[in-house]
Amino acid sequence: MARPRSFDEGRVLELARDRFWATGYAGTRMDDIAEVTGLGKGSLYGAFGDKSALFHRVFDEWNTAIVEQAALRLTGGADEGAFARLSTYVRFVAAHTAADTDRRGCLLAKGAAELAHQDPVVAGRSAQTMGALMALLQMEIDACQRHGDIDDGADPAQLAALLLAVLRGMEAVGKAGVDPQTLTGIADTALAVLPRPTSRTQRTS
Amino acid sequence: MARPRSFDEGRVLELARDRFWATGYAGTRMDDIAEVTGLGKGSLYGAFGDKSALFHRVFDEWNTAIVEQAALRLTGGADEGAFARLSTYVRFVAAHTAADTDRRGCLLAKGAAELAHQDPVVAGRSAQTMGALMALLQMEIDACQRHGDIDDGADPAQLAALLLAVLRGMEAVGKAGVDPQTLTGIADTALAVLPRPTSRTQRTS
DNA sequence: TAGGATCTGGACGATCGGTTCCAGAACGAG
DNA sequence: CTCGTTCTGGAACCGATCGTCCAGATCCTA
Repeated sequence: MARPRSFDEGRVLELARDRFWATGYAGTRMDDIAEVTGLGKGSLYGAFGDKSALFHRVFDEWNTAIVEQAALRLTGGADEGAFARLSTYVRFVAAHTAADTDRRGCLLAKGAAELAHQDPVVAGRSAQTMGALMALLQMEIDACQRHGDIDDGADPAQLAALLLAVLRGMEAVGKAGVDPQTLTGIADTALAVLPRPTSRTQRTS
Repeated sequence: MARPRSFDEGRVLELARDRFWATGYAGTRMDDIAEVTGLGKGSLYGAFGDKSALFHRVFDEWNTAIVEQAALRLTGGADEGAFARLSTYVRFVAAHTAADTDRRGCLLAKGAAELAHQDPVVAGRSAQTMGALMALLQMEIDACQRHGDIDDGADPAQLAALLLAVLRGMEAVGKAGVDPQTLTGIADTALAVLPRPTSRTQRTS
């Protein structure tokens, strides 16, 4: 029973995200966001609160999206497809990173790098995301082991942690200017060095 | 023939580095640096130029130190010790990252994350550092292969890129809040999955 | 259609932060 | 000792930036 919002909140968050993504938290002005979204400051502050709250909102959505993306690509299939799903996911992240030609990198890494030291909310959220990603990777590695695509003797948690480090590492070296070909090579090499079962212990499932 | 500097330039750079390291480029004020170093603004600007120049100087020294550190620990020994040197180095980086309890992370990653997208100097310098690190790792892997500690069939460049990604990835997940134990586990796992030569092809050197 | 409630957009105030500037201090050369 | 030069510390300048405020606009309800 009053005047309704004239803008789409989700769309505004996307535009704000792109801005934070490109220039970081401290490097982005609220005026920039107002300009980019076409909103006045009144609407902006009325809808989202201050700069910090807006960033937290954007950062939270980004984290959710990353985990959802991983969950969508990794879980829910039969054990037979586990290794293929894992490979596809790792290569997908590599390709995605390699395609980031202007080196904005990932807002998760960028936000954590800039703020984790000072902002407990950002620190906690990024830790939560890392945990979720590691759990997803571990589930998939478990499935690979059940199907005999990865050596039973290996610790799934350790391999998951290693893969997560590789994924985030590709992001880091990509931002630092390593060429795209090397990035996809890293993904392939990581998959290639995963311990395969020796033939005598391999399960036929 | 005039009044000499009353401060040690190297020491001032260290203090400035610590400040940039803790709060990033945009998040650090020149007033902070003046306070931390005890210098007046006049001395600061007179000696180092503006904020950007000061950061570039600090960033450059950091990059040099990282590569020197790696070179010191990796090169210059006999092939027999290559694998041990490599292991020690990887574990050293892990331990170093794990010990960073307040999650400042690495200034290389932090600077690149914040500025590589906008500052060509930072982008170029970090790319150069990545290249140098990769070359060092590759040399060491070559040595391992010559001595029969790593499978001849593997591409040294690919393995070096993978290891670099793991090293930088540990840095990233460490900053995001992964616990120290996991970090050292990642290092050990990475070393464990490196392809060892099969017994029939192993060289006795 | 009238009225109240919310939204809008931009002007405004207050503060912050990078840089300049300068008066005095400190020092080497002659 | 004197002079010229460079260094020092901090006051001051000025543009940038966060967040507020408000007059007018818009819409829902009755």
